Amino acid sequence: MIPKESYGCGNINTIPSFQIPDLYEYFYELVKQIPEGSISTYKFLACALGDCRAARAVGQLLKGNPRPIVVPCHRVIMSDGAPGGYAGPHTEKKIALLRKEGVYFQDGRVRDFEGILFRDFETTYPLRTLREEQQRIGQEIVIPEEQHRDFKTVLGLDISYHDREARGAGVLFEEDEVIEEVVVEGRVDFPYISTYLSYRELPVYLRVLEQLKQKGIVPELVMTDGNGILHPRGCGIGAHLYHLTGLPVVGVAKSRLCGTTGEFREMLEFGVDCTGKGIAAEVHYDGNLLGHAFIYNAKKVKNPVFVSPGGGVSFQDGLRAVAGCSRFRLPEPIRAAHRLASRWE
DNA sequence: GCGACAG
DNA sequence: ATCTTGTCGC
Repeated sequence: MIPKESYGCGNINTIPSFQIPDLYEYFYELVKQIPEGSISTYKFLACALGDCRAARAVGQLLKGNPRPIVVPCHRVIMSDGAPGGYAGPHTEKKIALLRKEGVYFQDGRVRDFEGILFRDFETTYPLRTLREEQQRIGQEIVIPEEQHRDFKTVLGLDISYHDREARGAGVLFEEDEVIEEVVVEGRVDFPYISTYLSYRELPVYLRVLEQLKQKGIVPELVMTDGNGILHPRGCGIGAHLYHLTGLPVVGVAKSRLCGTTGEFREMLEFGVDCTGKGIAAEVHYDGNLLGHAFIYNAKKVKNPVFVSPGGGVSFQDGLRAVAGCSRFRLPEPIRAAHRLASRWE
């Protein structure tokens, strides 16, 4: 792993986890291994990627197959033998293609399912490798005790997409003023897979930070659109970013990835001095406090955001920073980054 | 009926 | 995230 002091200085391809081959292409090569006359399932492909729970992501990847037939996505069916979808409503087309290959359906299920099921994928299980890396990083992160720290400059990060084309944005706030904006564009080589978000978006974020560094700017606090340590392996995108850069990071997610939320209380009762700014509830996972569900204005807003430190900042200081720069449901730096990233031309 | 998983 | 009509609620 690159040293913390040199964030953004090196080629991201020198980071071990980013040497993983283009996962889109890797996946399509897996699909090409299914021989004519055989079928496989979304779940077996997910297992071949290295995470059996990523079956949904497999469905999304097949949906985006750029080379139908060449990449025989029609040979991928559901675990119960049902055909599953094909190019939208064209399940009939899928059935016809399979019939031509000698695969037949009976009562809506593939006949001799077990007999023609292909499961011997040649694979290195890339997601397993990444999961192990996340586990390692998550274990290393220690969240400091409250320091009553105020952050003069806060950087909001976000990305928008057109398929694999990404537009990443960083907006730096000082007090309530925008003092710097950075945009980077590029192509991502990792799909969205829940719990692996950082492998898709971190390369873009690192380029934003590098741009800022070249301008002599180092933010005091970074806010990511996604969790900090509130993650099954303690390694959400904010935590991973902290690990790579050493910058204080607080993660803000719009929906719950994991954990259970307790009772909402006035923030003052948490010892977080944000009277009138909102309410919060602890989020626990595996018996550990990993973050807070936070509602900025309970009168107006119903859904909480999920705030968790990535590292370099305490739970309370991170929460207070988010509350302090919130005017609507999401903190202003993230809203601004979201708007900037969405401005394609 | 289970599980329901950031962007 | 992105694609998007009609619907719900302050």
